[in-house]
Amino acid sequence: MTQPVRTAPTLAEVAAAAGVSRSTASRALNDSPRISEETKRRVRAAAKEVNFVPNARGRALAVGRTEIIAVLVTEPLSELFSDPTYSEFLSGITEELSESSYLPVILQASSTHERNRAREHFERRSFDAVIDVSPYKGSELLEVLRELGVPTVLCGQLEGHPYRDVFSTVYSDDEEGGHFAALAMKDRGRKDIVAVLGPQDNPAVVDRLRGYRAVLGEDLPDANVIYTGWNSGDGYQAMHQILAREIAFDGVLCGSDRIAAGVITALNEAGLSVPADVSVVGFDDHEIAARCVPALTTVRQPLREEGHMAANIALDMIKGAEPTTSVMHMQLIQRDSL
Amino acid sequence: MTQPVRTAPTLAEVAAAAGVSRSTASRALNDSPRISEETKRRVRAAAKEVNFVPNARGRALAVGRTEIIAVLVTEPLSELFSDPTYSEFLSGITEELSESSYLPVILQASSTHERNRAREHFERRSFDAVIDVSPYKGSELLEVLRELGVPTVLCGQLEGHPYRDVFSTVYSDDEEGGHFAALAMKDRGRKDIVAVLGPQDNPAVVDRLRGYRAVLGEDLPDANVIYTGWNSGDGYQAMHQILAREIAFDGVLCGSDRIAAGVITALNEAGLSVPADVSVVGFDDHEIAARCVPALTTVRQPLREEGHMAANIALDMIKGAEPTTSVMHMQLIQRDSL
DNA sequence: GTTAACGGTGCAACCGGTTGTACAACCGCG
DNA sequence: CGCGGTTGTACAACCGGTTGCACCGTTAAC
Repeated sequence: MTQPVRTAPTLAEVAAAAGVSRSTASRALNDSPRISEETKRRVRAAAKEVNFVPNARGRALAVGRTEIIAVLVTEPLSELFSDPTYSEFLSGITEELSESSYLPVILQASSTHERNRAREHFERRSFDAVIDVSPYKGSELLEVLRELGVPTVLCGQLEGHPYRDVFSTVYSDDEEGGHFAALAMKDRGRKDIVAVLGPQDNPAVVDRLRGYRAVLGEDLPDANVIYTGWNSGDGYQAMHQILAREIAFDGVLCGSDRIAAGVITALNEAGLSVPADVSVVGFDDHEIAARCVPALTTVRQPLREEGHMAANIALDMIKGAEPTTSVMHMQLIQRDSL
Repeated sequence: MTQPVRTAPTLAEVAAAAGVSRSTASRALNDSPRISEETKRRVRAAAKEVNFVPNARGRALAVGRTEIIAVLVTEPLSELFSDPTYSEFLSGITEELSESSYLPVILQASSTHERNRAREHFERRSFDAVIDVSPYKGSELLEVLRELGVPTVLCGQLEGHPYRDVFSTVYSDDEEGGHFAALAMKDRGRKDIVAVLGPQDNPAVVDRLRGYRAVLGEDLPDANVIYTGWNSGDGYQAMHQILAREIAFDGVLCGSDRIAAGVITALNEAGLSVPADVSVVGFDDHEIAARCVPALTTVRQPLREEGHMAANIALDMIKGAEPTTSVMHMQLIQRDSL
């Protein structure tokens, strides 16, 4: 025989054990000022006695909150987590929520089927708030969320979207990051710069390039800008292409630290020394940056903090706060590759 | 002004609009046989009219289910998802649950703090079932789940644990996998085998080795068994150690496809040809296996199917099914490295 | 023509909490 | 002694659904 399932004690049992009414028991456990210390003690003792834990379902219905926050992601799981950028951001969210009683739920929305499921859950009011990790313009889900009035936080700058006064936004200032990287090159006296960036249609890439350009102008000619993927293999390959062109350059701005790692490998193979012959600056400040040889100078994006911020804004909005926009600041991490 | 938040329509409104009672409306929408077709039509029309979607909180309380299943993981998120083994298994779970109305929630339990949070959620009955992705003996959380009587599925063989008649178990038959790999070597006429496995304390590793041994006996001497990590770098390094010993061998059994990839690289660098000089067999059948040169013969572990199975068992247990144990079968994938 | 059977519907209770409000007991004060 | 004010508690309604059971009007059987 399997062990008989003890049915969980309810508030009524606690109240009976303490010799008070349900309402008094509830107030005592929630530390209401209207209850005397003596009664609170009795009720708490009774609760401990029968091992009472308030049932999530009953509570959710009564207070009108599920205490669950959905984290909406567009990428398939595997991509999402193989990209350390996301995984750190998500950790930030989880970390912050674990300080509260809220539970984060990862909600995928890459296929139509998944989006429909997500929509259903929104309509059922399964979540108190939504954090959209990679919002894009024209997303039908955002439209649904707006109509339903679900507190929503967008992570990433969505230029000129129609939700500015309904949703909150959190993003890192990529243009500023570009500034920092480019200024570092300039200060070092580098004049012929190459940029190996991520995908051309990525908004962060566009903003970073704008930052580079604002500082470097013609020291970073159009022809020297290469768009590729985010991985070291992409950086390696891109660098080989550059080298094959036999143009003169003394600095490489990279779209990610992994790209930079590939770039450095390619440069070394070509007999060029970093930083003596060529300066390299990465982006993100992931683990890999410090482990590169030479250790990589890079731009740190406060991803974990961004996650904290997104979570906190969501919690505030649940409490009724107005939507806000907050910009996280980049920081140059000086190491040896410059 | 932000758009006023429409408060969601309730069942009462639908009932009023259709001119029936709440109970009739509820039954009509749940397609109860006790309601006439005509009434069902009217109620459905009314529901569509006011855009009614049953509220998750109310429903949860009434039916005694949250329709949420927790996926308990011990590893930190980043590790979890960088390991393709896990991410495919998780996809299997998600995929299967998305066919139902259940929502999977990833619940981390690596730190003490996280375990306490998890425990709290269990006690509040936030979840209808739990799928433990990497159960270990003596886990206090398993003890809590047993006491609470929460339907639980363990993924992985937990030898002689005390929960056999309370929890369900799903696992792949690693010993059988070892058999298959070893038999392939034997059939090919290989007699001096080396094994490069994962960590020595990993139960899967132990079982696979037992499978190898049962077939190969002294053709796989103790001295030829190397325990290492799961990555290609580990395989590469281990193979170098073997080569340095200058022992004779004509086959390498690998604990993962990534290990195998590293092994092949090392062999090639040493001037040995695969499969002409040395046969190599991997494990897992990940993407990388087919892309190896030569394409890797490997043992396929049905991870996605295992996820499906775990999810289905969880759903069955919620409906009251008895705990079961189910074993997934391995399969040899013949390619060119043997 | 009475009655049993049955299909269809509504009343009311219930799930397990929270909370507005009424009320009782007690205090000090005039 | 009667009054208003405070303090502590209980009653009952509520959150938004589901469900046991009673009841109604038919129809069919005797």
